[in-house]
Amino acid sequence: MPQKTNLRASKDQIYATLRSEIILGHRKPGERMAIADLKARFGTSVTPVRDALQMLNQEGLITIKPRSGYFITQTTLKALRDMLELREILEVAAVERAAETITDAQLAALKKVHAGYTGDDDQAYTRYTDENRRFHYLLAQASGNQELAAALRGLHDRLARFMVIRHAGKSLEAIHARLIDRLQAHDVSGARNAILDEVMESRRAIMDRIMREEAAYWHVGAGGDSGDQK
Amino acid sequence: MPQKTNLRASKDQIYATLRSEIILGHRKPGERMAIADLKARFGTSVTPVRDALQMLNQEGLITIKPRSGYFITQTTLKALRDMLELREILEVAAVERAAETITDAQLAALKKVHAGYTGDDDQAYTRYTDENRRFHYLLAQASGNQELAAALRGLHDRLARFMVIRHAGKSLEAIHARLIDRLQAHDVSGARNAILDEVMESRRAIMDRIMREEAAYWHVGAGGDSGDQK
DNA sequence: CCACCTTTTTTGATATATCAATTTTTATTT
DNA sequence: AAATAAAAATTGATATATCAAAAAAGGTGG
Repeated sequence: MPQKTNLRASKDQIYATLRSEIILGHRKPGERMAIADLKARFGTSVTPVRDALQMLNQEGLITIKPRSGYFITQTTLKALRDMLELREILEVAAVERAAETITDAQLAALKKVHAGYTGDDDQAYTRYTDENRRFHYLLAQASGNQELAAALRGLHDRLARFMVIRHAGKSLEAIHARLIDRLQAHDVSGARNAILDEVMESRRAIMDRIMREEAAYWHVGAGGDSGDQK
Repeated sequence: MPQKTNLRASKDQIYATLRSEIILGHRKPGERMAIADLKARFGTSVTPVRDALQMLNQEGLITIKPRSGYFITQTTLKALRDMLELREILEVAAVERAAETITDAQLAALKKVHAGYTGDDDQAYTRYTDENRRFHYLLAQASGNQELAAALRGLHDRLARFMVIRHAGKSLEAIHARLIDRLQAHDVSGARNAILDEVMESRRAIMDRIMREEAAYWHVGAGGDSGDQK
């Protein structure tokens, strides 16, 4: 993810730090992000902190209760379902396009990231999810559509918290290999099937985790359309 | 678009006002949005103004040159192409889902907006595009996927500037009628074809306008992937 | 006349101070 | 003891002041 090298500005630093903390799951949903704490921690004034929080809010990672506080967004099961469905739509569209137009250079980049994959060991887990994100980002880029790629990137950022593919490592690795193979052959429907398998697999992994590890956080009853969470 | 009734806060007012000005094309791409001017105009201090501009930036309507200025985003032809393609992807996905699950109440809402459509007269033009947006927003809602609806809404906001359907009014009206009919019949592929026709039609209208009226603004040469415009 | 450097001006970013809403606590009443 | 109302404390939103970068203007040497 090539940021524009503007990480000198304090608000960008705060933004990047908090974002990765949320994405990596170091903070629980619903947790308060107090301006006072953050400005002390980063040694700045309120302005850059508010700017950063506002950005995270637009990304859906933070929810603002006006004049009351900033909180890590609490995702509902319905929202998670919607995100996964949208992911499938976008990912399929991206791969279909990529299969037609992908260049050797783009393929090489994908292979390079894929080669970096390690096994199931617990330590490499963070790096693993990170490389998975990079893989999918390259894939989206290969679609040739920047808007599509940007939308997918945002979605992955919001899903990352739930993407615990610790135990799905091996099977994902195989699917990725197959996907690369089908892309190289410019086989649209083959590539489409591969990405569908991957999406299904990772959906299963996410649901698995939700159901066992964090059942307490999830509200199942009633809640259907409750409008925008903005 | 049901906002959460938080329009008491000044930053929300500024945001909403500027947003509609940009969307309705009252400001030219590349034009500067000076904080000093805006704070004078709205009678506030810099803070709410910066907040509003930051939001518009995240939506892609405004581009920030750090420590230099805020400007109305200058869209490239490539970006426009990408947005239109993404629109097709999302709109088709939304309609396919809506065709299966749409309720009588949702259909009634669509019909109501559709009935409000007037002819080609020049005055009703603003209201027309507005109702078109509302129509598509309801459609996206009917998909049952809030994430999908939100993504489509954002895309429409960025496309609205170019959606001059002044002369396409009649044909769009007919397509909308057909679409409603197919949705009511829960005919997925029929609804799909209808929305594809509409997307194609509006794409034609947009390109038409670009080519004749505003050719001067558009840079055609070279510019392919120039990375994120953030 | 043009290129390059210096100075001035403009403009956004950040820091600090004040204000207003919200939440929590505490006292009072039934 | 529970419910309610008033008071205090917490917290974000906004206003004002200061700082630093970037753009523009002006001057100097080629």
